[in-house]
Amino acid sequence: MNANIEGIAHLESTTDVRALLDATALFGGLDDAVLTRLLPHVSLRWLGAKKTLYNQGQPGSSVFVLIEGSMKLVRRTGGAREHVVRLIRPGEVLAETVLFSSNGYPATAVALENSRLLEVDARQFAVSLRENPLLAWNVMERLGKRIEELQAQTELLATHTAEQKVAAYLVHRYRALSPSDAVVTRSCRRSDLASLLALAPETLCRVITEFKRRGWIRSESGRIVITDPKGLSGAAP
Amino acid sequence: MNANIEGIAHLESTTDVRALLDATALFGGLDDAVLTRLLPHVSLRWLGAKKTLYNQGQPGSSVFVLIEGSMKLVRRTGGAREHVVRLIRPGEVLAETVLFSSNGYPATAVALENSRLLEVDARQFAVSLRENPLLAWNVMERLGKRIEELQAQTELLATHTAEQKVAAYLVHRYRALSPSDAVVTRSCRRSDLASLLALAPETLCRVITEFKRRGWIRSESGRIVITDPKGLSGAAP
DNA sequence: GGGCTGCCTTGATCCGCGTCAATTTCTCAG
DNA sequence: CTGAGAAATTGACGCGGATCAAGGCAGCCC
Repeated sequence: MNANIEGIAHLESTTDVRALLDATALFGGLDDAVLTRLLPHVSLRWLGAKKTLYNQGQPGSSVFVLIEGSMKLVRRTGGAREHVVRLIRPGEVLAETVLFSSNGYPATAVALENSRLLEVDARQFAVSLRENPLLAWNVMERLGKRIEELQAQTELLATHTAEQKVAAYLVHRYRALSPSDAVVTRSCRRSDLASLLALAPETLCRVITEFKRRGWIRSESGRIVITDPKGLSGAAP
Repeated sequence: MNANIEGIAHLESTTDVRALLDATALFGGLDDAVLTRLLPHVSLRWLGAKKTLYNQGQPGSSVFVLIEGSMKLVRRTGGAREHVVRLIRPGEVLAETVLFSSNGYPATAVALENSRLLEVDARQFAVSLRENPLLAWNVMERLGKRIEELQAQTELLATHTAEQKVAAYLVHRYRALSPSDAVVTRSCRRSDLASLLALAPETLCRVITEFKRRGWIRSESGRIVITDPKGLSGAAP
């Protein structure tokens, strides 16, 4: 099946890549000239589930935009223990910091399901950045958002009780993902979510069970469905 | 005494402000023309200890650079509890995100001691940013560094044992501040540091006592002096 | 100088959550 | 469909740190 996926990649034409680029928040609305210069240094990649895109510490030569699928960023800290630092959904940018840092990729990126992403050459990106103020502005906005996300994450971890952490996370997801209806799902392994919240998988499981008992959420084919956002908000700090 | 400080402010001349600007990482090395255009929108402010610079949620119209002194950023989360999210030392930038976000200041800024800072009008800053690629590049580098700091903070909070948190924090400070000699100090209230590390003040106190017993650190007029970085590193994760 | 008010420190107690272990459910290859 | 390995769940237990409470120490105003 991965062979199939690899095969499809060759069918993607340059115009498709251009359209995909233009549809991202980062590269949308740019002059045609800028896009045209950047295009030869952008490629579309398929990545099978559980495959690693890049490893922590590798010299980083590309920035990525996730088009489809989902990924996780894992950090191996000093000890043996490894830690999920971020879950990534379509439209989000990976490895932005490679543009400025010389320490290589700050984390390892692993696909949670079959995914499609744009790979942009970092060197050429940096050149375009210096030449095009609008692109630079887009990048700065992106970095600003990233900072806000990290601050939210920081607060989440500082929250001490497990129930508050989980409730806050679910509410956050709920607000971010579904202005449409009252359903929010999650597509990652439970233990990954536990790691992101700095909880033992068993503790996360117990909290989820308790929330189900209270009628705030329910399970649906491995995903979590939020049925009572108000109740959850009440448990968040 | 605050009256005195206010008085001094009036003595600062425009040339001083220009020199201070040029000495910062953010505005250093820019064309004279850019600096000249920005200068009318930059002012030097004194802030007495314990005074609030701005409040969380206020519509943010300025970005600041701390020249002298130290400050803390405090966040009032949903409940009554408030949380120190960042300690700021000279040279660092405050409220960068105001440039991009319309949510106002993300936290409240309070001076820990008498401080001096540059106040830059956000609107004019944004204009200069669009016109000057080098300045934009400086800002992006700054934001990239900020992201790395936040990731480090995230990892710190995910670390579970109190000893590891404190050791990791001290080692981090040690590496960042003193390539010169084996002494690192801290100028904030104990309870502020405890809040930053998401610990109860009592727990922080006990850990510090234990570290002193092991000969890794010692107290000196309310500050902490690191005497054995190797030992501390061993306790960090 | 004396009382006062914060803050740091130390001690005692309790509970949430991490750990270990056993069972069930899910996933996927053959 | 079936079996094997991984992940999710559930239970029992112990420890680390939050909490409550009391005592020491400095700065500050009268």
